[in-house]
Amino acid sequence: MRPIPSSARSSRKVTSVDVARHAGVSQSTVSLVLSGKAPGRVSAATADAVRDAARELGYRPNAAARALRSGSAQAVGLVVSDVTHPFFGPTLRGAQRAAFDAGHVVVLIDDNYGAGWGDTTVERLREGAVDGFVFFAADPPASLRRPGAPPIVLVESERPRMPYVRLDVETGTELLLDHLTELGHRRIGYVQSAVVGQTFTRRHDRWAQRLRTLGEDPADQVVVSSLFNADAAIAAGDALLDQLDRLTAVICDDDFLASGVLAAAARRGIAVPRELSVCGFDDVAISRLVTPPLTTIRFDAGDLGAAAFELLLARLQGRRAPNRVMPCELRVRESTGPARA
Amino acid sequence: MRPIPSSARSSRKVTSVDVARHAGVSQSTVSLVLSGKAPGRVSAATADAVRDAARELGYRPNAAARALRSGSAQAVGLVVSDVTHPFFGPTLRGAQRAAFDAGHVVVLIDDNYGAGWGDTTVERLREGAVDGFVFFAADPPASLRRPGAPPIVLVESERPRMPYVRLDVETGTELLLDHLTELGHRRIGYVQSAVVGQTFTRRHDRWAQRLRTLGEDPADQVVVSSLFNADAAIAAGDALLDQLDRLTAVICDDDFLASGVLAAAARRGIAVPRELSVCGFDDVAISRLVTPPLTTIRFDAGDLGAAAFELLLARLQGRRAPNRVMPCELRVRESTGPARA
DNA sequence: ATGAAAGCGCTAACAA
DNA sequence: TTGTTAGCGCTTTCAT
Repeated sequence: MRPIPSSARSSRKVTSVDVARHAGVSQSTVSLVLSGKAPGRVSAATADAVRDAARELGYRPNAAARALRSGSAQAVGLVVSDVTHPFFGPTLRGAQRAAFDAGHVVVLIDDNYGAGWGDTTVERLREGAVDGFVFFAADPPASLRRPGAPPIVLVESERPRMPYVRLDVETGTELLLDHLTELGHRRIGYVQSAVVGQTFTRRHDRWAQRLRTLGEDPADQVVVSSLFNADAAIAAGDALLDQLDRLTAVICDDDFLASGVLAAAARRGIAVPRELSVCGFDDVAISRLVTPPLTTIRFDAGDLGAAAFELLLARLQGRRAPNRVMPCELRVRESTGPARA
Repeated sequence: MRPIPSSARSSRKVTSVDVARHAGVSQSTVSLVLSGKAPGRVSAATADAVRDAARELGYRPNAAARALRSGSAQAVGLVVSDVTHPFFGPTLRGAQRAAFDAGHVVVLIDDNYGAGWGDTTVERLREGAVDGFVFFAADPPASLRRPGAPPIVLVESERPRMPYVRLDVETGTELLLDHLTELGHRRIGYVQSAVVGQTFTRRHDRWAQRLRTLGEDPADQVVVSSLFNADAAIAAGDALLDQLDRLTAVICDDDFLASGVLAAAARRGIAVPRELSVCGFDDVAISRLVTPPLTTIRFDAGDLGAAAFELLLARLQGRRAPNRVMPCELRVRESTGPARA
């Protein structure tokens, strides 16, 4: 082990050439060792010497150079419409764990419901910085839907010929409806997401279909819609409660929206579930913090995120993997009860 | 305008060489034009020709090559301990807007309260993919605190010799305490964040100091702490309410924590604010969704995020810019009222 | 006003 | 098992 030249300790950038010189080997050997391709090609002793030299010099590979040369950044982008949507945290963590296991890093891009800088960021990242994208309840920009674009996978949305992972929201909706009808509800309102999305359409369709089998006309039910912010959610709740005589229960596209109904009901002194049963969807943290705690649909968000990454990884490797539909289950809490007479 | 060679329309990667050839100019001219350094150096006609060629061929610059050559990726990383913390959305948007105005993109890194893959991601991004970082209520890894590390700025935390942007939480805490004392409260409990952080310490110190001026011993007050998840927040609320006879009001490090107190109170049938006044902090969306809506402290999160980016940009440009302390204001809602007798 | 040429730091054929 | 060499696509002197 040679002494460390003082220059190496300075702030000058340490390159693989420096490591090679310090270890007394060639640059390609350094590359082989540090990118884990050494076994069977480089002797153990040499490999150790290289690693030691790298550590001593504080060498860190330059990601840009590596990406440029190898054509892969070992990084993926996760695009979401709103990072703060609570639905999203556990899912992200699942994707991160899976990515990490595969030696990739994941960066997040918030596109603010399509109103933000998501597209620009995606454009700038797609060449060089990131190998592929997963779009989480967000729409891929047109430029990524053309041939030659990097691989992408969709979560909770679908497009022809694009790989996706989604929740079995049809079953989720059925579960909620089973639960409500067992409690005697037949006139069931709906609080819809004003943000359009396949997942919401599926739920709504299933709700409509089910009401028909109950002999109710979906068109006669109270339906309101709301964006995902507190004011809108409460206003939607108010609009719904204005017609309380026309329903005994309501299902909502999301726990956040359901919380808006709860807030509006509390302000009017309407008792939940005695006068109205309220269902959410997603089982996010807030669903246990509101009063009463929400009956909702839960699923394994970590699995969802991991599955999305697996699918993307398959594409990156030129493999083909089947789309996934993840299961949901019912979580009964105190926001639902027998239909009022 | 020459016809587009069919090969250019194929999925083969289009490089600046292709653009140069197509426009009949040299590669350096293309570079000059497309990176906005043309004025005064390239004739307008040539510049237009280059831009046309680029558009026709669907050229997109390779970020890795650019970063490698120029040493700058025009990208910054925003590291947060929990992307889904609602506090965080508007702040991020502010940072994004400022970054975008300066021609930078921002990628998010979730480090899951230090338990995740944040450090690895930061390590991998720092060379090549990203020029600098802002750490949002997250601790920078040791490797970034050494000379030669990329510039970083801290939000809502501080370290010696590191630029920061923070909220004036001292004033925020005072405002809350003013409000409560005017309502006749003197025994004021505290729900602390179990996640340590300078910002929380400051608030707690101010609370303790203020109680002393009221002639109360802070050590005699009910203090509980909680992580930022629903179960913990409700459990903390329960622990607090077990000692309801020892307080008439409580201030919480965060709206989420305050919501936990509300949820616990609702389960026990304790009326807020009649039997207990509850204050939050941050004025996130949830504060209006819970019952009753929370009295809390609000601030301009967009400004906070923008200020953080500005500071980072200054560092990237070798400028020095002053740290910032952003103002807070009181938001009175229905969770606070006169102290019970 | 434009072009030629060098080279950022790395990986991967290909040689030895 | 290891070294030599040739670029990846771009920006940037330096000539012209």
